[in-house]
Amino acid sequence: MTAGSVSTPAKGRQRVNRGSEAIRSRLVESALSEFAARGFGGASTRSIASRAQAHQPQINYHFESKDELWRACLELLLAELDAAITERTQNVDSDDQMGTFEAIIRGLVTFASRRPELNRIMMHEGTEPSERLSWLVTTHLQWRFDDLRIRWEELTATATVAPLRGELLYHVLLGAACLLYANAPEASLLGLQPNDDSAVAAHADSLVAMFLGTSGP
Amino acid sequence: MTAGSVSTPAKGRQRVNRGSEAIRSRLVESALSEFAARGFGGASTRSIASRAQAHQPQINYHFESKDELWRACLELLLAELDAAITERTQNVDSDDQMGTFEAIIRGLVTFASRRPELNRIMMHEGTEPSERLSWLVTTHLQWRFDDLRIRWEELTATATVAPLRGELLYHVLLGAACLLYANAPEASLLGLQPNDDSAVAAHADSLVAMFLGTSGP
DNA sequence: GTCTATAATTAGATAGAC
DNA sequence: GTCTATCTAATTATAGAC
Repeated sequence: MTAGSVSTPAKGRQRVNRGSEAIRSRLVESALSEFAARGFGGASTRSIASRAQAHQPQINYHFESKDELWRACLELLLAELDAAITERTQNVDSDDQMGTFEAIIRGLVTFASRRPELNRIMMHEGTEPSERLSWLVTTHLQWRFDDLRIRWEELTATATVAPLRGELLYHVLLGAACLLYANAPEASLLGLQPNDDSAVAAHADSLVAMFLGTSGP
Repeated sequence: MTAGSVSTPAKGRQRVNRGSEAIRSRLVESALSEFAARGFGGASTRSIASRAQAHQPQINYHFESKDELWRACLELLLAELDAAITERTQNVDSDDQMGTFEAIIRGLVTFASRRPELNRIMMHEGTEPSERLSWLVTTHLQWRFDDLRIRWEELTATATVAPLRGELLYHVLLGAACLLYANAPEASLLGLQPNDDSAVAAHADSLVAMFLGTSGP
């Protein structure tokens, strides 16, 4: 445990106290790892709590339910994804649509490699309708899908890129960029080292070439 | 245990009797659907049996365990995949490496679209090491991975195709070809109709163009 | 806020009548 | 082969002492 987290009561006015945030953060980090590995139904709150060095009822104290804990995981991961993308696009002239799209592709690959949990969870959840999936799509995914599609269609109209419909771009790109890392345990058994730095860079280069047609330098 | 081992002995010589095969087949079909939707840990044998109009203990009678039922599902699905690919490659001159690879891509997309369960199960299982995953990789996946990689590297040496390392081909192609269908429930919520015939054909055309560089006819 | 105990439900697997 | 009943273990959530 971190300093001062144990038994002092909350005295914050608008904020929960620091101890609360520390345990909440540990629980979220542990939970996203378990949800990513086993899916929502396969993950157990006991195992999540144990990995966070906490007791199982603390999950229901700090979060309303297993469902709410899952939502907290996704909001953290999506915020990290946005940060990773923005970090790359902000260095590109926003009028440069091609350069911006290239930055997005490179950001996606890099993020998928070092934080595979987001894509793992999305692949688990996408296989069956559920309240969780509806919440995820309407709250967080739909606008990202629309944004990427519009960027792609604008690019298609003004430059020579891969011949791919706007509706297909999202899943084709995400699948090509993320499956290797989402299924890294499988890739390892196949003899690969998917997170090797030079392999990640080569992967991103290939996708930039295949989607944006920049095969030569 | 194998067939006929439990109480009443099988009277078939080389084959189990017909009734057995009918219920086994219903259980496998039901199980692969549940494993695909919820993952191994999320699927329940009661629900699988109920969908097959059977009782839960019949799973342990006809299969050794939930694990063995899962293996039976994967052997069925992989046999169907092989049939779908062979159906397309057998009409191509086997010396035509480019044409053969194109047939493989089209076969993968078509199969992923009409039988998404195989890719769903593989995406679920690939996120965490397990005995199931090790069995799947060593028994069924490794040789497919090697075969595809060798075909790709031969193609790379003799023709102009996408600039993509052999180690990356498998996951990049499968991700680009299968994620849309594996995550069809998510795609539907995003407003897509991934299994629309013309969309599947356009998807396959795009992948052929992006990987094999056949953008013009 | 933490932690023990436990409630209420569900899991996979088995025993034994038929 | 089928089906009821049941065993053992694991699940999420809650109650209440501290």
